[in-house]
Amino acid sequence: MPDERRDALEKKTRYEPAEVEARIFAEWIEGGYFHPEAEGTPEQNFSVAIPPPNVTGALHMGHALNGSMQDALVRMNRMRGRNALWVLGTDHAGIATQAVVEKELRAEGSSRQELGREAFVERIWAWKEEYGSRIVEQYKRLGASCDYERERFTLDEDYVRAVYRVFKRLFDKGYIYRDNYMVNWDPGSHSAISDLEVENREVEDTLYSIDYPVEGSDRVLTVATVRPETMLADTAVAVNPDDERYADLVGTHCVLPLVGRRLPVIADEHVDPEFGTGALKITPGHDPNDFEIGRKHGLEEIGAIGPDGRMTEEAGERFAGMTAAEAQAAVVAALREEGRLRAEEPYVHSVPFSHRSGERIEPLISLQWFCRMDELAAPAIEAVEADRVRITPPQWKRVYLEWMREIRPWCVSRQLWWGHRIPVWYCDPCEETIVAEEEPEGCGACGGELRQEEDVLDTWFSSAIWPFATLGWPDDTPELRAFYPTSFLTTAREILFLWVARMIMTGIEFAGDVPFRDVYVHSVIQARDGRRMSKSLGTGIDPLGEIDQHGADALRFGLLAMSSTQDVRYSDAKVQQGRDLANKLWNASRLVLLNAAEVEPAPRPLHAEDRWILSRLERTIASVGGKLEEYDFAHAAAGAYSFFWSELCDWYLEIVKPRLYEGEAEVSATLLWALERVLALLHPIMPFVTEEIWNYHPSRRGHLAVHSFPTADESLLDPEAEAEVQEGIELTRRLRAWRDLVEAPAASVLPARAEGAEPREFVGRLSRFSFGADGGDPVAAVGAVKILASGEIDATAVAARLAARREELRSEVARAEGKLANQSFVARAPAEVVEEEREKLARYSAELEELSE
RNA sequence: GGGCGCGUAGCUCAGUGGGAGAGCGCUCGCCUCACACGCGAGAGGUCGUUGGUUCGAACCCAACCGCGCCCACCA
Repeated sequence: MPDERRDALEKKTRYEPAEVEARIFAEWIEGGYFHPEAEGTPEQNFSVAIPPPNVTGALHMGHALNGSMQDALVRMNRMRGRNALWVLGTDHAGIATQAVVEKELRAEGSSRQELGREAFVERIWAWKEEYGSRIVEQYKRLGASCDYERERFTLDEDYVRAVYRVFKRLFDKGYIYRDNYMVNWDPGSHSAISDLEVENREVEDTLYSIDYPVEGSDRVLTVATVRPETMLADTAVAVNPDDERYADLVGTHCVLPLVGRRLPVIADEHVDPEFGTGALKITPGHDPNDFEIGRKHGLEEIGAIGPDGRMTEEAGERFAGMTAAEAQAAVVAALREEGRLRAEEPYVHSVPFSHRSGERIEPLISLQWFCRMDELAAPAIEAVEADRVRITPPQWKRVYLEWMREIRPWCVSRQLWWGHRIPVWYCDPCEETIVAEEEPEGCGACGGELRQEEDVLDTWFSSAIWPFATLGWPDDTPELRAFYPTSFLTTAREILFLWVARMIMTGIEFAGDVPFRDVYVHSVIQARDGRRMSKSLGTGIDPLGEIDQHGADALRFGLLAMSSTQDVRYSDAKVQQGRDLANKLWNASRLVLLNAAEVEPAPRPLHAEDRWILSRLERTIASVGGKLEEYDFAHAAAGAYSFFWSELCDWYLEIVKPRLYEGEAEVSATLLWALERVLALLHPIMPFVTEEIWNYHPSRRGHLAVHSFPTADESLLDPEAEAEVQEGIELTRRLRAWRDLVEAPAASVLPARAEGAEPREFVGRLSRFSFGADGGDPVAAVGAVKILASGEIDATAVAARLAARREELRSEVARAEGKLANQSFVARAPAEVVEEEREKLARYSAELEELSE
């Protein structure tokens, strides 16, 4: 090592991530390691399509966790010599992005309406050019080894072509159709949204009971509703067909209060006779249930509430123009005045809200584009049933299958301007509808001028084709041939249906195969107090802040270590553990690199402890690699940590220090070799610090990012050495505990004598006992070691210590005796378990006897 | 209303049939020539409750009590 580098290494006693991360990342990019050639087959290669973050997004903890997992696997596979591609890109995120730019416009006193569609869309593009790469830069901070040269965007020209191809094909197959149907209207985004974008929340409303007089009778039907304003659109009253109370009324009519409309009384099973009075007002225009009933019975559909959330002309002159809330108050007041209001009571129920805008959903009927899903779902169900797509953890397989089997048509049109404008053209004169991948010249039927559909597609329509559209589909590209199907996908469970299921469906339908072999549904990292991490709650923790403070490696390690199959609270302690580990790696490496002789790194064991550490290392390599392969990141991280810290640093380095300082060739070679393997093993989890240390390693020929990932060498496993050294470690521990308990001065070396075989050399050194002492009276025994009297130790403390140990032993002996006295245990437990118990009893009894002298 | 999951040391979490673990925090002792983001030694737990199965249960079964999530058109 050149002197100036040696000096730098010597001086730097603390690893400073901020000083190295940007430089290392630039080197990786410079090396082109993240940009594989499109060669080989998907089976030979390893590829991942990143869940595309919103262009408006900033890296949050979910991205950081997801990214850490993907990067760990991508890096491991790259190091294994596979062509590893991690496709990166962003999603145009229709509603979210449009909302951001509309907000800007509002601040300027303008609006998208004022700008007009074309200028507005241009404005969003300008916004995207300026801010859209933010999150990509943030992924770099994390160390994500994505292919930044193949970055994609869901509104790229080629991507749009893929989306249009898919739409056209689905239309030609008859899956896509246009219909007047009940949709979830989001007054916030002024658009329909799909069922999956609706979240139900418990809300306390008032349940109003209203009397509807029966025509030509003095009877009334009392109906209950939380939304009295919708009565203005009532077109029937329904009762259960088996409800004897009302059997005679079925077929007659009620008169709708305030409006005067005649409402037929109909019978339908959907009505629960137990609820309220058993009579249900039917509003096909504003309630999904009533809509179904209405279609079944051929009822009139009245729209009393418009898309703007205000009452329409249909609501009657008295209420038209009011907001729904105003209308509710007015209707209640009018009913009260007319004496129709029977009761008002508080009522808690679940109410749909828009996941996007947070506003209460207004169910209403409108003309939308839908996609029928059952035909697409069938092979996607089969693929998961047959494990051609494996879902981990396995309980999510069932959740997926159950949802898929109940799948309903998907409302794919959105009343937005930002997105894929639906590739449908209308000819007004001849009422022709043309679906095409490219804008037609004119109407084929009459030659008239065409008008393109105003609506855009649901953002998820384009994300559904992400894994193959990013690789160049519909063209037959080298990327598609080399990397599709992708290897795996990590995802949050909340988008299992919204996204994952749809990718499987479109992948099979259009790309001819499932989009990925494995889906790993990761846990959710909650805020420190157990609430959801959310921007609106202010509970989010910024991963970039954590990186600034502790380094990317620390955050990555921490996130992987805290992840598990169940949801967990964010743990600062785990991130600090990662930071401490990075620092420990740095310092242990300094010890080895600065003191090792100039030798070729290789396993060159001379003693049992060398064979011990080599064996432990190989076991760790096998276990950590295996855990990563099965997506058990938490145990991979913990396993690597404990091997490195406890076994390698706390024991082996301490044991071999004298040999290392002497410049012994064998231990130098062994240490350098072990260090190389440890660095490579940890690189997928902590890429920066390991790469930085690698700069100083004599084996270095290129970057660690493309160094080979270690494979366990079974010839180095040595159970005997493991057992022997383990025994020495135990003895050292007991001796240290003994001296602590008798409060022997820390620096003192105490005299002792070993009975029988001399303990391994390190035992005395690390516990500060000298076994060479002759003469002197034994004052205590620790295993086969007799501790001799000396001025350093206090006799009463020794006596107390002995008494305490005897107490421990008595309880152990009693436990073992009790167990062995149990006839059933001896008779029915497996022989080796019983034998083990006998051995323990013998061991403890012997020690107790020794101490009782 | 259905489904899934969780209740283990002060905190955050591992452990899923044979003597309770980790990290952090806490106590005591150490600036020991890699690291005080460190080293050594400790204290701390009737494994939510109650029954059951078993020679043996934190672990399997049942019920109950708490908590969380997903799905669902009872007004």
